[in-house]
Amino acid sequence: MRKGEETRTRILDVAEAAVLQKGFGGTSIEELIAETGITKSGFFYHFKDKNELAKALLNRYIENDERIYDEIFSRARDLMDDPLQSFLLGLKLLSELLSDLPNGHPGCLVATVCYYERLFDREIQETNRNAVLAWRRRFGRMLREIMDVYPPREPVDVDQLADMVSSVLEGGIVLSKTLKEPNTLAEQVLMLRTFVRLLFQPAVEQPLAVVRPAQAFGAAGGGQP
Amino acid sequence: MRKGEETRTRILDVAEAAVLQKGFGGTSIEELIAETGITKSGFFYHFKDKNELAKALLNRYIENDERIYDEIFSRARDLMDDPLQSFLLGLKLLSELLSDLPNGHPGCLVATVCYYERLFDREIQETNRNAVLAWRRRFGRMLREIMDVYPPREPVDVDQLADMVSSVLEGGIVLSKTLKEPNTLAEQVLMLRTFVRLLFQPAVEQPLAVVRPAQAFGAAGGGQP
DNA sequence: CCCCCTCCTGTACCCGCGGTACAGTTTCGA
DNA sequence: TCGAAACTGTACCGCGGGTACAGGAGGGGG
Repeated sequence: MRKGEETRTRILDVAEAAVLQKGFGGTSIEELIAETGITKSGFFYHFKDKNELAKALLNRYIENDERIYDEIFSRARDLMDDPLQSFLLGLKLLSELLSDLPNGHPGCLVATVCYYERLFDREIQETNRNAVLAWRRRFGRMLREIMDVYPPREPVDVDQLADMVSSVLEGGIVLSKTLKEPNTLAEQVLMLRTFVRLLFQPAVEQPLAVVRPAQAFGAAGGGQP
Repeated sequence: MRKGEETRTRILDVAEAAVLQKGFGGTSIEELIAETGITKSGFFYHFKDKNELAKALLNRYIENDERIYDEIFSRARDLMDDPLQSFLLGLKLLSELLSDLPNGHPGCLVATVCYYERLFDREIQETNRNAVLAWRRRFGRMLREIMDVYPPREPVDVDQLADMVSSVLEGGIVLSKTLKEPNTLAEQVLMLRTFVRLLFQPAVEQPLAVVRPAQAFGAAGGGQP
């Protein structure tokens, strides 16, 4: 039971690395079993076909992805009470995490699936779609909290702004990989951070450190419930 | 001579559509010859192997891509003299072009190659890299012109900002395809446009249409509002 | 008019890979 | 010690990428 899970994980590890470098169509089962040190029969014991492997691979990737965002943004939330500052810190932490990856970001499975769509069944395409929608909800939730406090300088649709986070991440990965410049991705996240700051930070030159105490003071003096 | 070019083009057309939907590894030569109505030998007369097909496909795609950007931004340049307004108009035109695509953007070959890298030779990877660098130079050139006139509200690296355009496009394509929401890509371009406007437009609340006459009036009359 | 070059078609073949089928073996916990 | 889980081994199928030629249509130039 435990042993089976371990082998399965090892196959998924090898497969994930291969698929991110060569796509699903470019990754052969034979090379996976060679690298895992398993036999073909052993492989098909765990996954009945390539589609099932893709399914497991994608689900695991998405779960892990969600876990990472949960960690980063909840840590940012702990450190900063203000929703805007917390989000900005989260983006900072994310960019640091990305620039710490030794060989750059290995690639996003969601994008890989997206560029291979026609050869997967509807279930995988739905899973992929839901992953992107989950990103939209996640970042949208945080952005709505921000907008409750800070009116944006320009009118923006919150879902579109949330999608911008995903766009910059996906696009940044493509750029980083293509250019072979691992840092480009982290820089793009920081550029997005600049956008968010610009969009929500009050028009005064100095950041919140100056503005907020005034607001808080005013509220306290004015008599809140 | 003419006939050969025509067949070659037909193969490339079929191949491009297939590759954008299924990746290189997922596209078989057999399906290409079936759809073009050519024989296997005929195919290999034009392209000695799949790598050569990819090379031709990528080069053609990049050329076409460059042509489109040339057209859009030179038209925007003709209509607007101010570099910022011209760039903003260019992004508007681009987003309109993208939202007019009947079935949404079919996908970017640069991204496809990026997610298939390991199975191509160094030449293709270099071609791909150069395409992204060309985008950086193109948008960088326009952004530099803007920065000569308008100081950005936040300090930004011009190359990173130029890359942001590519990021949002590449990421927007992935989102649009995955979500099966053709409009998402166009919206992302407009969101980027908001960022650029916010970053460079003078701190006054009203946009140029209102601000400019007032400035002109003030300069002529010698008095301040 | 014929020759040659371009642009193919047809045939035959090799091998790697996805996938199936199924029999047999190890390992390990209940 | 029994049985299920987790494999191995072997044999086989058909498709797809790719090679190797041989040959044919069609047109333009000498």
